[in-house]
Amino acid sequence: MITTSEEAAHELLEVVPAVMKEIRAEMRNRRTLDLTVPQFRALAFVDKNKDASLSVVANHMGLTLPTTSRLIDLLIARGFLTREDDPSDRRRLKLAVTKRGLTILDASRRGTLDYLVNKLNGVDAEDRQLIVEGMKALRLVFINDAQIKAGVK
Amino acid sequence: MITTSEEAAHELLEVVPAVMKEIRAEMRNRRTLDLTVPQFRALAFVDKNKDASLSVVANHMGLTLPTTSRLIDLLIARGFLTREDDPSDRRRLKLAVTKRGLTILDASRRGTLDYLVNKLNGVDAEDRQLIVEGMKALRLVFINDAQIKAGVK
DNA sequence: TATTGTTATACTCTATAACTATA
DNA sequence: TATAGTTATAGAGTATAACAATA
Repeated sequence: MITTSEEAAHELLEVVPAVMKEIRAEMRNRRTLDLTVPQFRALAFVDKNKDASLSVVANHMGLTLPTTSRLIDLLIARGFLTREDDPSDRRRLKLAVTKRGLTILDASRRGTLDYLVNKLNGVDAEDRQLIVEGMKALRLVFINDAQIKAGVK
Repeated sequence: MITTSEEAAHELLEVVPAVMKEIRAEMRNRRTLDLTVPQFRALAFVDKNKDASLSVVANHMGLTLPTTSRLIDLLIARGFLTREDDPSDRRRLKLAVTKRGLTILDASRRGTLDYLVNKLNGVDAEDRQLIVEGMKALRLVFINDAQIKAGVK
């Protein structure tokens, strides 16, 4: 069986937004501890990249600097991140996740994962396997690529 | 090899948002003809479901009625949809895609597909196959399910 | 001059609450 | 009373343009 790029593109365009919609809704619905998807991604990124600058976060997330600045403002206002000056280059700042930020990041991650795990439990082991393999293949296109671009730039 | 739901959930939570980000950015960047992702989805849905009511669209998209009402307002203001009264129940309305709406829907779909096709051309046929199979497995969880829920309700 | 970041402004997405009209 | 839809209001995500501070 030959799978064309055209067919794969159609599948992506139909399925990915539907899955995303559920992830987003799930995060939004856990009201008190909620993080939006962009907030979650930013927090997770800073957690893995201690002392990241704003530009680095913006670049990773594919957002402009003003958008990222606002996003980070909110996370700081809620006490999930701290912002410090970078002494080596005073134009820059250094972001870090607070203890409270880490707590909510873990809770959010765990809540969303539990939701997905629950849905996936209703699936054949075989289909689950296909999902994981599909995601790994997508990584090569959409995640490694983004990192390479970021690095090159 | 055993794939746990936990592993599959992790993959989804990491990969799906990254792919979605690119689809979203791609649609946003084709400025003049642009449709946002929700606009695109709504237009595509009405295209396939002629005379859909607002509630049906809202239900399909997992949005509230006010949100959907606004979304549809914009599409009507831009001349992509029409809204008519439903004579059989005057609380209801009937939505339809205009010629202009169909044109932009096709252009948007084609533009985004071309972008994805281009990215996917850089992938092994084997990985492409895995992507398609993964998407088909996801459909069972995230798309059929939504339709069943919609139908039952 | 170029880079890092912020502020101002504007539009879309999204929700809840309060409302109107119809069934 | 219940359902379909709109309007009012508010907060988040996103962009571009204009700006300040530093390199």
